[in-house]
Amino acid sequence: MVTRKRALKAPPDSDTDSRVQRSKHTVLAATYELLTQSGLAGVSVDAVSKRSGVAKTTIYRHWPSRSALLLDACSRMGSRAQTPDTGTLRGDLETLAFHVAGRLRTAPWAAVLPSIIDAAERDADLAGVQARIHAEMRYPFCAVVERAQQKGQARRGVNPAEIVAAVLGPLFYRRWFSREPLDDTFVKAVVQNVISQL
Amino acid sequence: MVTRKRALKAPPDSDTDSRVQRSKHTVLAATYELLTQSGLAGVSVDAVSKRSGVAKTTIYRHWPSRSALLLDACSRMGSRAQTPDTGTLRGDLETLAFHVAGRLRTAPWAAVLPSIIDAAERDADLAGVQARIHAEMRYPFCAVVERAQQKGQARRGVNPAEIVAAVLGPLFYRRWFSREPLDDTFVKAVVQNVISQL
Amino acid sequence: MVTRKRALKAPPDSDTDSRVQRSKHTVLAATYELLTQSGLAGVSVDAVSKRSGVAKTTIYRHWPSRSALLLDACSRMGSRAQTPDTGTLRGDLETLAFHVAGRLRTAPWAAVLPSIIDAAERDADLAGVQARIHAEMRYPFCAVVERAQQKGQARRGVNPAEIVAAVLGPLFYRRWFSREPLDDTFVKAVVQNVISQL
Amino acid sequence: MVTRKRALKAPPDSDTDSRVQRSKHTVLAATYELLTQSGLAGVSVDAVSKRSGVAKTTIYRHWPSRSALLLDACSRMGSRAQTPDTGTLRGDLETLAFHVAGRLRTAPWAAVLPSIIDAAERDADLAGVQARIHAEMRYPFCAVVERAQQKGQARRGVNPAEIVAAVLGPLFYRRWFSREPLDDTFVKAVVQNVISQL
DNA sequence: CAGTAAACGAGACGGTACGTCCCGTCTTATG
DNA sequence: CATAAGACGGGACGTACCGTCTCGTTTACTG
Repeated sequence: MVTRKRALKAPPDSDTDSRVQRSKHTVLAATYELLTQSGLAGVSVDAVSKRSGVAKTTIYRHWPSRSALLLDACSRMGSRAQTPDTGTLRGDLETLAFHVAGRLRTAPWAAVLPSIIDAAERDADLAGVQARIHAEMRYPFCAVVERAQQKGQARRGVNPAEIVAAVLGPLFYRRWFSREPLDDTFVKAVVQNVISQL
Repeated sequence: MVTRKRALKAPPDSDTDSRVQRSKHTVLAATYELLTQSGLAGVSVDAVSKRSGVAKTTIYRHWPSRSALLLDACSRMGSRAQTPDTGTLRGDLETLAFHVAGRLRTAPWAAVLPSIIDAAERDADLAGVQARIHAEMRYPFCAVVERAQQKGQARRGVNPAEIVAAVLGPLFYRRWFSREPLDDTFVKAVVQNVISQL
Repeated sequence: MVTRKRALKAPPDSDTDSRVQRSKHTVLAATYELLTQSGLAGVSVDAVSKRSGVAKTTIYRHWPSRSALLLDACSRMGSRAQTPDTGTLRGDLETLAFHVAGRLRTAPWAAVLPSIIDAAERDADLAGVQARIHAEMRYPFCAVVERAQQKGQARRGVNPAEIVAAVLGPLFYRRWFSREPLDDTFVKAVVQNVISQL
Repeated sequence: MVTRKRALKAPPDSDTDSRVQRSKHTVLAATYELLTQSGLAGVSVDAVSKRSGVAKTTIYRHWPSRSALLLDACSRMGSRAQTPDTGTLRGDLETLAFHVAGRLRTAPWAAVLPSIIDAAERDADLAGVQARIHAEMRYPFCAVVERAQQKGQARRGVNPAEIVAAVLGPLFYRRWFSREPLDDTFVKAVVQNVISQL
């Protein structure tokens, strides 16, 4: 009856334990796999356990809930593109746009982002994740635009955010809404269109 | 006693039966409600039954599975905007863009479409539904652009589909990706930008 | 909305209508069949309807509920044995006992009575039916015993009801509890045993 | 990670698991309760689950079907009376007969046995259960009769099974068929009658 | 280098939903 | 207006997962 509380004295989580590290890594890998194959909905602790071979108990020992695991795995989906410097704004934007288009054409990202966006409508935590992913993706675009503005290659009055919208918007639209192929011609046309306003 | 087989004028499946119509309508309404509140994942047959007051049996009498019900309910989410005629292409596009922005600002649509887009990545049927919704939404945009091209108010060489992408893309991006407010200023700027290329 | 109450003017039930008579008869026959094949539990209005070809609506028109139909059908299961007069009490009892044993060996009765007895434990109406069936069955036994007592062929002090118990009890026991064959030797032994006490 | 197959002392099927034992016991108790209150027909897995507080899933984990659960619960209804030894056959028989009469007067047994007997007419498994219950009940009767025969207190020629029929038959008849009270006088009279033939 | 604390695997449990079957009632339409 | 056809609400069935929790075993750090 005496429900002795875990007398875990000092180390809050023993990250040094090799077993722990192995478990965590295996689980996250399996989660990521599932995520890219079946979207958020396909990630259940059961499924992760089965695929990874790690017992459900162990998973719950390291993440307090399914959401937490999801969060952790999603965090590994950010963009982290380098800010390019080709000399011209058009060149920089095209480089970035091609990069994004490339990711949109391959599985993991394009299949999972809608899941996350959907969930973000109803779940605050995932909305946070989505915001982070979006911020990472947007950052280099803003950077090149602002640099161009400072160098006088673009008008000052334009809000960089709108530029980003004008580039990413049509790309996303093409991938997820109209579902037409995201070919290079289209990407170039989008960039060209944006440049023409600056 | 003699069980004569129906050889009557009335169709064998009784879509005319008022009870059937009532049931179907009630169920679809409840499904739609749930859909807009909790997304695709929140629609379970049990929940629909509870909310609508229609017995689960009856639901399965009219739809063979949860998916079928979902399909049917999603099908009722199309746009059906009228093609406007303000005299200028800018006026027409603004009218349409405001219309879309309006829907994006209110619950049902904006909350559910990501669900559908996500599912469409993995489910052929829902991909079809999504295609239909998209086509309905896109149609008036293409119509006004083509009319303007015929009247010489816009260059002929431009593919209307790209115009649509340039209008809808940023709107969607703003609503679902950057999650910034979709104010009128933004909408007007988007349209202005598009016009400037024609 | 105006739920006009049935304006059934005069004849409480139109037994003269040939359709009604035909329906009632067909339904009761089918009910009896089901009863003897599957016991009380096997008699559902659905099943009766299917087997008889008479629509459920019609059945409910003539019997207010499943129980009522059951009651009616069970009523047709009474014994109605004639009171024999062989000259000796032993002869009379043997005649009656053989008669009962005969019924116990054939399907309808033996298969259904346990159903009724079971239901009688929990349902007052069926308890009534069971009482009637039992009374009909017991009556000739009591009659021959009392006649013998009046003629001085049997002691006066014995309660006829106990005689009946001593005859019917072992027969029923044999059929339903020990499930050994109810052969003539056994029946005779039972009667012989009873006689020896008088 | 390495899923080494159990090669341990502990039995693979965990009947020793305290949770399993608890669940099984709770479920069987609830089943028994329902059985005695509403008969076989009143025992639904849903009802058992509700009353016991054990999840339906868990019930199906331990019994493959409703029937199996029923079987198991019925099996716990046997008699297991001790074989008495009062010195005289009459004393022994009276002891046993009073014991049976006592059970017949109280709820569980008397309410359920007809259910079982009825089902036994159509279901082989339940017929087996019924046979076992009957055998247990009959055994001590046969034992005392045979002992008396060996000690010369009763004629050798009589088949003990017929003695049992002559005792149990009237008792059962009285309880279930004539539904008259099973008072001590009646029980004594039945035994007296049987004794007089030996 | 042994002992102990923890990490772990296995799986029992409560729960929700699924899709099916059948029943008793009620509605509609046909003759 | 008796009837046939069948829609409807309801309840139970048996299954599939899921997230939580309780075991007993094994493994790695520490005294």
